[in-house]
Amino acid sequence: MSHTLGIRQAQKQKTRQALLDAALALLEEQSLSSLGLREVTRAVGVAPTAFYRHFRSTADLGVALVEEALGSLHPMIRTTVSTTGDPEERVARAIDLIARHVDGYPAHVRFIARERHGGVQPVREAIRDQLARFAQEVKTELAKDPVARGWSEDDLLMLAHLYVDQMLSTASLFLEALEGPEEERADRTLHVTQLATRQMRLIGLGRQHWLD
Amino acid sequence: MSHTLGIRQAQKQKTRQALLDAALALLEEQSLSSLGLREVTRAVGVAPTAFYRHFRSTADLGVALVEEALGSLHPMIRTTVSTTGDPEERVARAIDLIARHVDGYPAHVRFIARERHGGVQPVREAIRDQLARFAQEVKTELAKDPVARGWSEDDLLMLAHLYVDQMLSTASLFLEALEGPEEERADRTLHVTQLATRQMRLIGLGRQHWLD
DNA sequence: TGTACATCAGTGAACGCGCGTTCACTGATGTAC
DNA sequence: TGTACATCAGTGAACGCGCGTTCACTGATGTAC
Repeated sequence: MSHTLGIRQAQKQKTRQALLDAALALLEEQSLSSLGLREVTRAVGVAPTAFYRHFRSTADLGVALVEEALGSLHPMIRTTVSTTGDPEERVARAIDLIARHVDGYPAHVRFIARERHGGVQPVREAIRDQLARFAQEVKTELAKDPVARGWSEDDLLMLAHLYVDQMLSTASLFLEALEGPEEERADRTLHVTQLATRQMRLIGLGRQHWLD
Repeated sequence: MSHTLGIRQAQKQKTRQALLDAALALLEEQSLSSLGLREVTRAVGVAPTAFYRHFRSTADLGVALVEEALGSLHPMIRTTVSTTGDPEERVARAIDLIARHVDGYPAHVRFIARERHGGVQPVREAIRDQLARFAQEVKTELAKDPVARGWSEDDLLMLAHLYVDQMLSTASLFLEALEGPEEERADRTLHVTQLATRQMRLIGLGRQHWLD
């Protein structure tokens, strides 16, 4: 089924991935709008001109990073907002998933948080589109829950957006908790977990009483 | 009481303000981490070296912009989360205030949204500190409400942070609604108002049932 | 009020440097027969 | 399997340009007497 790529294609993919990886690493300490093409190629060890074989500009590379950071996350959404288990358990599961994801892909999370409102329009749009897809998927999951009986489509989407924003905000807090001295890292992470848990719980309460 | 500044001081202040204004305008289409000192001075019409008479770097200017954008907003907080009126009226008042603020100071709002997670550490910290102050002030207002009886300090602060994040998120949506073609601008603004109103209402419901 | 000196916001030349982009190229890989 | 030609990812030199920062300066404003 999966036919092997030619040597040439495989090597090209490898260089492309190296450029993406290097860019992501460089973006930990700056914004995309100040990322230089030569910085990236220097980090990879190729000539500046090689960049153009893969991307038209750093903005173009940014859009590819958005796909890399968020594209593979859609399947995870179902698990996060899944219907199984009691409410308290579901909140805990969602926040644990977020914490693990931030731990596993901190640079991707930082990139999304940073560029969501960043200075590069095509990248902002790509992120907005992906988040809108997430909201739609969350909405679909929410609609399955018995609690959603009697809810309008608009209200479901409204709540879905609230959840998506809350997840991103929580991810960003976990990221901050990872930075700084290692000693109190566990404390900071626990603190974020507790804060996020209670916020999710409160939103859940609002949800339960929406139609009162 | 307010003694008049000398001519020299007054002129210096004027140039400083011109630099801040020019920077803010330039930041509509890029991030602070890519803003050049020469860009700013060129826009103002002074020599590049004049910049150093006012700021040590563009990061330093960014911190000053945070103060300008958020420093004067603290008194407004009380009105936004004020206790007077029924819940529905309070939600409407808060959202109207946000909409008016975004309309009056779009560039400031964009700057804060963009640099909150941006690539310049001192600016991120300045914004984080200001938002933490907002949260404390909101908490103080929330504590005055009868609904807050029996709430722990932690829970009050948790809700305060949720409100602050929600306000910022709403401001950012209003900003997006202002961009693009004028024709459907009113539609987009109305849509944001409705979305934000229902999200605030849902959070308010969660708040009412927190101690159930 | 007038004078002599101090202060300091803004100037302008100069510097070395890294940037994005162009271009013709090379040589390994792919393809047709 | 071998040969002849096409493709194309990556090269390296070259370009003009704007950058941040330094320095000694100027001249209006401020101050002391």
